[in-house]
Amino acid sequence: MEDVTSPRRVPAGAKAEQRIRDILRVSREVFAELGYERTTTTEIAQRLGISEGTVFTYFHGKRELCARVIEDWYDEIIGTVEQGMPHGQSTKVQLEFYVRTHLRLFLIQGTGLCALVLSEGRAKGPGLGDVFVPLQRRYTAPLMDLLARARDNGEIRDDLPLSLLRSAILGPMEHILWDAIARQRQVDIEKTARDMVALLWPALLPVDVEAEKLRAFYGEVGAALRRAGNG
Amino acid sequence: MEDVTSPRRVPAGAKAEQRIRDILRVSREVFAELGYERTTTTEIAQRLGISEGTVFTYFHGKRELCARVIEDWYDEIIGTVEQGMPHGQSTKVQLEFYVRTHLRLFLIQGTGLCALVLSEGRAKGPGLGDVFVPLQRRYTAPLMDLLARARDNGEIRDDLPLSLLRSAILGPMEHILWDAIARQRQVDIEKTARDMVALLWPALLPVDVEAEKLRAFYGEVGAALRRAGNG
Amino acid sequence: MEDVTSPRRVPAGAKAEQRIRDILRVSREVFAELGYERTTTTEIAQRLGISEGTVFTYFHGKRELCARVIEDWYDEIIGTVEQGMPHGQSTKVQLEFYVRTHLRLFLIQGTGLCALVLSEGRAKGPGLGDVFVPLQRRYTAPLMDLLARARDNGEIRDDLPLSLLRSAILGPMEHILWDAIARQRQVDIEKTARDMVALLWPALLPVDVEAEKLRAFYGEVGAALRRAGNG
Amino acid sequence: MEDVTSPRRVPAGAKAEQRIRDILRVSREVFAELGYERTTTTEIAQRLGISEGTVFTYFHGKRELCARVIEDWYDEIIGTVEQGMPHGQSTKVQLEFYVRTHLRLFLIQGTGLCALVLSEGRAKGPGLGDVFVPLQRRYTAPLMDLLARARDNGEIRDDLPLSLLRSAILGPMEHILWDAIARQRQVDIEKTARDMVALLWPALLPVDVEAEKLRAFYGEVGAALRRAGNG
DNA sequence: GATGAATGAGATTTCATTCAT
DNA sequence: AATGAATGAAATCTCATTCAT
Repeated sequence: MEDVTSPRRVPAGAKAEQRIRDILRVSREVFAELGYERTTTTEIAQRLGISEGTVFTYFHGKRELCARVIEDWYDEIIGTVEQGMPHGQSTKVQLEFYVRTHLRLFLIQGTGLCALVLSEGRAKGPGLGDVFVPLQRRYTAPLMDLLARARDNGEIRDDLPLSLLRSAILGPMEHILWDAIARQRQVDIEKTARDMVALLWPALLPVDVEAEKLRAFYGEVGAALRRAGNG
Repeated sequence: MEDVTSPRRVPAGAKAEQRIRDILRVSREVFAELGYERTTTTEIAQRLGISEGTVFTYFHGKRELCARVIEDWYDEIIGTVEQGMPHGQSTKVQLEFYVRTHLRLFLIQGTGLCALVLSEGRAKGPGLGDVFVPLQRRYTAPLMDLLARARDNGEIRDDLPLSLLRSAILGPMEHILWDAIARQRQVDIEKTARDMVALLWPALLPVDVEAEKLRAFYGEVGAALRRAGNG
Repeated sequence: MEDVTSPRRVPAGAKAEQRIRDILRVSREVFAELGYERTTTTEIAQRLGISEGTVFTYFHGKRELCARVIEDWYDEIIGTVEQGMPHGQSTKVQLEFYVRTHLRLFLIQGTGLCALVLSEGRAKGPGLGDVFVPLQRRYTAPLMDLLARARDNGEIRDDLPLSLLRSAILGPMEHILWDAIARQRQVDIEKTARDMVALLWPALLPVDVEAEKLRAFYGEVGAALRRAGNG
Repeated sequence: MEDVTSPRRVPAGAKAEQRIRDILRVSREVFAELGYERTTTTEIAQRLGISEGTVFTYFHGKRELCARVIEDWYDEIIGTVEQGMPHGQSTKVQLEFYVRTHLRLFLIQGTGLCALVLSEGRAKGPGLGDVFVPLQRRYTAPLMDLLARARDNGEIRDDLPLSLLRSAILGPMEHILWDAIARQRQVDIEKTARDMVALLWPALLPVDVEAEKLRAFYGEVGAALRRAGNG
């Protein structure tokens, strides 16, 4: 969509790299706080104590800067998950690790950046959308791998598409975080991670068809009786 | 301190109401597509084939217009759910109705408006935030009621906070929709709703502790054997 | 400057005249309160309980309306002064009448309209300026006549231009009123009129040259002695 | 509630100060010519040959700019008067200096700015009003001091409030200037200043009661005889 | 390489005026 | 004759981006 090759020469060298890191760090803060449109290059430069022009010496513009901020953030998450994942342990433990790690990473600047991705990713026109799709894929890859292996092993159900299972794990996480931010409440990450896996684990297990039918029958009967009792 | 002059009155009457509906319809489209900041009153007016001034004849400003768009959207969802909910039937059927209805309503312009709510609700400053909190509450009320009744009846588990169960239902829905938009794929609403409830239902059921332990034991043993086999 | 002949047919008849009077009355209020630019046709129409369009049925536009408001106001003042002036009595009494009447008329809506005249009269371009010069002349005519007669009679000094005497009478009045408004204080019109004439009367009298010289000599001597005493 | 982002800083330095002076100089011209509302930032920028944005680089908005223009103007007047006042000389000479200086300063752009102060100072709403009151006080202070000292010395009358004397001096000046502008005539400042003091000086002197009565008696008799002669 | 003042495109908003009903 | 919705011109103000120093 956009001209990616730059007519501008970006400085190189150790000092330049430090500059870039600084700009990215502060930009992430500001974008997370204010969103894309409300963020101004002035604000970023002021927080860094540098001039506005300098930002444009290292980045082609606000959009590119924002794209880099999001890429770096994804890279961090992906790196942390890939590196720490306890591959030797049980699927449930790995899942708990995944959930806990995500909750932790998101809670710092996550919702701000998450909202950023949501609103900017959607934008029509020459936007950031193109940047996100591959990132999204890489970002969910560890979870998809984990689920795929577990399904192949028969540990979890195979009667539903994996993408649905993935949504059933990532969705609640985002929802909880969003809720926490909206209500401005603290979240006990350890407990929430444990609870969430406790909740979802039964959903992931293979369906024991006969047991399920029996259970459903009992459930229906019980409910019918109660309704009859109430009526 | 205050303005001494009265503001111009907003037209009333059948034709005016039609106008308002038109403006709201188109504004919803544009806000959903572009988000709050990128939406311009110029764009809205152009799509309607009217002049910019006319928009301001009916709404006091962009913020008010956006607030109305979101309120109306919530009202639609809430109304549809409250009206159609099959109260007489089983919890699972009611849940399926809830999920199906939401997927359907969201899919039209949902994610755009959802992202709008997410990014604008978070915004610092005198914003739309105040509009959202009560709407969010009304919006989740039917689901919370359903879950609360089911828990009191012993139909679903009571070892976890209801808010977690709620997140486990709403979260995946949003995630699925978001994914569908990002990948620009069609969603089979009926099937997805059925699948999602099939997936989540076991998660909601009361934990049959002994059975659970046994199942866990079998699971662990099986996994260990498989790992031994693979290694 | 402007096209005075109207392409629009202004309604005639008793009812129409009442309309015009109503519009002028309310417009005067609003212009006096808010000044020309801050006054809106909407506000005028709303205070009258009529539609905006109706104002334009009777007046070509805001400028014409404002010009008429000012003309009418001047006419009132001029009429009141001309009618009530006690021609038979002494110059001093006539002057007191003039001052008292002006203070009274100005205090009601005067400063507002006065500021209006000041700021709009000055405006370059096709403005109201042309309307004001003849009005200003008519407005000061009674005072100029009074002063001219008194000068011819030898009652007041003839060593200074009449225009200066006129300024010495009208100027303080406006200043007092302006001050009263700025500080939001009540003005005792009777007392202020008496005081002002008491103050200015000696200034208007013919200079008794010898007495004046003597008085100046005494004054200088006294001041010199006092300065010497203070030093 | 508040804005989270810092505003852009206003440039400082020698060149910036020159810019500010230029903008203020031209703004003073335009505000004086057109008044507050009719003045546009576009016009100011065009006369300076700079872009509109630049004006806003140095001033936060039109209101602030206008406030600065008026403050500076007052400061100039006050400074010139305070600095040049011949304190050692007689009250009459000091008064002449005061009048002459004011006429000179006002004649340049005075009436325009005066009308500006008059119409904007009156304005309801969060306006410039607050800026004016202290300025007005400082502006009249030298005159009030002069009058107070002279009254304490017995040089001028003490039977009327000082504020009335002040109005009797400032009022005519403004009136003369206003008249001069309206008729677009030149004013001989030296002569006008001398004439005005010559006119007003008798008004300020203490009333010699007996002489006054006698003079009044003669005046009345003379007038009566003349009227009789004319009739 | 850093600066930061200048720019200019564009956004929201107001309101006198018109004209079909 | 009255209405009042629609208009569109204009005004203030913001900010990403450039470029001379």
